[in-house]
Amino acid sequence: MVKENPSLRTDETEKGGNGRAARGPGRRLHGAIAHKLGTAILSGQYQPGDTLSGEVAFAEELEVSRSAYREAIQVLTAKGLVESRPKAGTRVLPRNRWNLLDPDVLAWAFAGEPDIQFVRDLFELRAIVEPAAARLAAQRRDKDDIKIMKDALAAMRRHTLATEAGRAADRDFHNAILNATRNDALLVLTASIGAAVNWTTQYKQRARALPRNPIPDHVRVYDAIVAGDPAAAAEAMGMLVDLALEDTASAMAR
Amino acid sequence: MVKENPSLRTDETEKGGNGRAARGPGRRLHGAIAHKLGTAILSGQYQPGDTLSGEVAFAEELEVSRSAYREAIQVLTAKGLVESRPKAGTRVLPRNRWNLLDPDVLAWAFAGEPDIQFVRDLFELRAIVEPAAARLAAQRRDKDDIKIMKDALAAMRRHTLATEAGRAADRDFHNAILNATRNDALLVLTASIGAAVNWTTQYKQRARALPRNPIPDHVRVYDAIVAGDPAAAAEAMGMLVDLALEDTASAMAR
DNA sequence: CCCTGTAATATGTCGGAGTAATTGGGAATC
DNA sequence: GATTCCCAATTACTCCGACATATTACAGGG
Repeated sequence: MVKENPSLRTDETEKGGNGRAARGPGRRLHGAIAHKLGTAILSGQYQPGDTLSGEVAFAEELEVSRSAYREAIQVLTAKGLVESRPKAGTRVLPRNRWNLLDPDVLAWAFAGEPDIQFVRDLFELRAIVEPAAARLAAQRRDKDDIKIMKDALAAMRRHTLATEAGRAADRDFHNAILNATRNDALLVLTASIGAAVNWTTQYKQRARALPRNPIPDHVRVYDAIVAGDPAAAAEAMGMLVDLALEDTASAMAR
Repeated sequence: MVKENPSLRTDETEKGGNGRAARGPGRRLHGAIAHKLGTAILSGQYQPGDTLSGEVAFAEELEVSRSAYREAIQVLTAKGLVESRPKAGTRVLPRNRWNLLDPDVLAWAFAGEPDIQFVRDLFELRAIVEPAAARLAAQRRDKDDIKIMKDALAAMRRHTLATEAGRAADRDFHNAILNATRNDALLVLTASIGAAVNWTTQYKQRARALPRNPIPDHVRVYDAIVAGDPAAAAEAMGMLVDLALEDTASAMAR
């Protein structure tokens, strides 16, 4: 007899459904479980130190097999969210053990209402790293980098940040800067943070607050990098991040 | 009949053995497999785009069950190293998909001979982040932070960096600074990088190059933070990182 | 009161069977 | 001859039930 389960199985895919994050066709079952538990932990539904129900019990509760449940737990373990020990059960680790910069963890953190303090921390980190990245880019960029940035800037002018194409162009622009730094660590870090920070743009739009035209700020950064002026590039990028922070801060305050 | 397998099973624990990273008693089997495959990927033994052997074949080759092998693969997938798709097999992802800042990935990267370029990237990132962290710490530290830093500094004076106690004191000092920033993102990031960078101290010692007394640099940072002088703290920390970079660079060049 | 040994329990590991999905090639069509 | 569409083989995904192992907790003795 095959179990018909209600929550996150393939059968009830709800393709167009608004049903939150059930499970798309491409996503694996253990991925869906990991997402479910990850968001539950990040949202504080499970607190550090809490011990989850036993494998068998929890797997039955979710109506999945123990294997699928275990693989999901391995994912969470890999990201430092939980720790499993024989006899002791699976416990949620203290927050300082979490890999907060992991792309998935960031996505889970922003799945619900993100913690204001955490958003502030991320912006602070961004305000530290991105200007430095712009400084390096001004020193190391070549013709190809400049061309990509130029194209992205043109695309940003054509579309607005309210459209997906516009946001893609914005991402391309920043990614081009990161590539120009020739620093993989910087690239990975800022790509994660940038993606997370861009989740907040939806809040900005929800608040119908798109007060500022971002083009001039980006042009200043672009000009400085083209000119090979590290100090000016860092300062221009610093302004850009600061302004973005102000926008989202005022938007989230509502 | 129970299989007697040669590579990473519990039976041949070699407790005192020098046998590299076989498998301690506490480590799980799938953790050992993940470590094995992770280091193999990070060392370039498997190149991006390569597709691993099928589950059954590879699991047999490693002489472990498919469950253990799959859980290990889930860990690698969670860290962005590989991607599994039906029919297509499990492929190594391009390097820009790897979570290079994940603590485990960093550990795997430094398990063998670390890539010089990557070490340079990490130091560059550290040179960006740590001075900024010191600046924030100088603004936000309280009495408790200062006390912890003071104790760590005293411990550093008693021991040298050649001893484990000395390195622990060094870690405590830097962690105290990070805690004083009140920024979790900064804390997680720099803790990972700092740990990885400290792996390089073993290279320094292998090269018998401990040319510099680290105490004065640390004292300068400490004094600036105690005085609440952000600019001085950032500058002193910048010097500290630069000097550390020079040391390891000269050590690794040999 | 502390220490030690033993038993209970939950996680870890195993192997096999069945399902689902993607891909690549072959056939049919334009 | 090139293109499109469909089918089938291959592979990962999921499930299941059993056994092994490690850790905790309790009980007994010192």
